[in-house]
Amino acid sequence: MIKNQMRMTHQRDIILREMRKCKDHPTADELYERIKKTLPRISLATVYRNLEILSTAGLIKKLEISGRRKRFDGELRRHHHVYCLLCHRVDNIDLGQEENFQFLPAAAGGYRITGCRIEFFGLCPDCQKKPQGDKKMGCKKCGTETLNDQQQQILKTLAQSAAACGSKDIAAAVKLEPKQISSQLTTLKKKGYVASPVRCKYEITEAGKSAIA
Amino acid sequence: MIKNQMRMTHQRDIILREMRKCKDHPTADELYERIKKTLPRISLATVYRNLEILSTAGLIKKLEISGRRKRFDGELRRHHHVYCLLCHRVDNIDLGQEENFQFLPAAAGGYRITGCRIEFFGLCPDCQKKPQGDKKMGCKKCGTETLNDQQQQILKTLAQSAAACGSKDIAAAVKLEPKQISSQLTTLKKKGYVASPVRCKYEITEAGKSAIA
DNA sequence: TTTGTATTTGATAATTATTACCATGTCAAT
DNA sequence: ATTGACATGGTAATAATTATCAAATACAAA
Ligand SMILES: [Mn+2]
Ligand SMILES: [Mn+2]
Ligand SMILES: [Zn+2]
Ligand SMILES: [Zn+2]
Repeated sequence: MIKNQMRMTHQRDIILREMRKCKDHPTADELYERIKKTLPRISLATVYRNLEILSTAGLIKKLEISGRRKRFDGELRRHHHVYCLLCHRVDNIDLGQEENFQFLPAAAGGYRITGCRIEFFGLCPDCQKKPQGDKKMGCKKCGTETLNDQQQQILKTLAQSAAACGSKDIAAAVKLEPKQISSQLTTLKKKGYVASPVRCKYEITEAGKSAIA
Repeated sequence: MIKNQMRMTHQRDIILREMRKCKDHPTADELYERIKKTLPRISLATVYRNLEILSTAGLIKKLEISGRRKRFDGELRRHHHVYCLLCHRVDNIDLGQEENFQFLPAAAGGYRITGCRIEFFGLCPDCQKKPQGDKKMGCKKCGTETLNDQQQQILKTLAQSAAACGSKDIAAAVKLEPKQISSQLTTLKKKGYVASPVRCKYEITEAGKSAIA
């Protein structure tokens, strides 16, 4: 007879309390690890089930952001989030005066809109310290070519100089063989990143500046 | 010697063209199905790999929203999205004058923020038509108790009446046995959703109104 | 043009995250 | 006490993505 009625079981109660207590945004299995300290025999499936049920009931919030794993939030007050592109950590964010700003899109394309979420992303304090694997790739044919280390060094040196430089000026700043430098300058000139206003003098072009931006 | 340089292979080129051409936001395997028409021998892994590489290179965008599957976007122009909570379809959305509004959070909590995303969610036109499974749950102990169908029907009837109603008035609007009605009214009164200003006359309370809201 | 090699591919295995299943257990209302 | 909806733990299954690897390819340099 009774339908869609939730019972407050011991497990569910502990899960809800834990969610209300914690100030972060745990995934199902992160929460499972915490709950096990109180209920060592609880099943991971129970945690998954209850996080789903509690969020359907509106007692917690589900954050479907930042990639693969769902995260949950015990804080019901309207607020938004930042997350880290590297470690996927999620933090609350304060939007200041915009806090209560409600977007109403001009054209909703027939959707019945029930909510809006504002998300920031970037690097968290910890991940900023990590050595950057510099994963950025480029491609000649797409006009997004990446430059090798030597080329980058040379371009950066030229970018810092107001006047056009000779090979010696560059050699003073970059630890490279003179031959390497002139060879790379030729390449860079061909690519349009460097111009030679006078013979043996080189300066960076606008294209060059954006290539190292 | 060369490092982090992307090659424009035939497969990658076709994938990029397809992404630029299509106006929706395909997942890896949705795109795989489309690409197979051009390259029947391509591997799903190649599609996954290239979507990742192309988005790292900034030639397409990765949408990490709305649950499990990643979606990709060939449109690089700054814009935002709506998605359907039911079928997870994603559409572009026009923010009107807010289009170029850049949020700068007051406190970024030490994050180096590289972007902001504004997402709307709700029900797409198709899913609005689907019969609603009414999955909402409640719980007595949390003050979010759900009501059964009969109780909801009765409450809704009362909500539409200006004056207090008798069983007959309710029976006229709701197809239920008179006994059922009075039984449910008693239950609803006990729960505080219905009041009886005069004997055999019932009206909805404020609590009752919010219970069916 | 030829060559050396970093990069990419297809095929497939492995991993990760989540959901489904099921026998058993609990609770509240008759 | 009986009934039936709701839950649980344990585990299998599914879905989505990533890793591995031998063979093929693209492309900078010679
Ligand atoms: Mn939060
Ligand atoms: Mn889009
Ligand atoms: Zn991080
Ligand atoms: Zn839909």
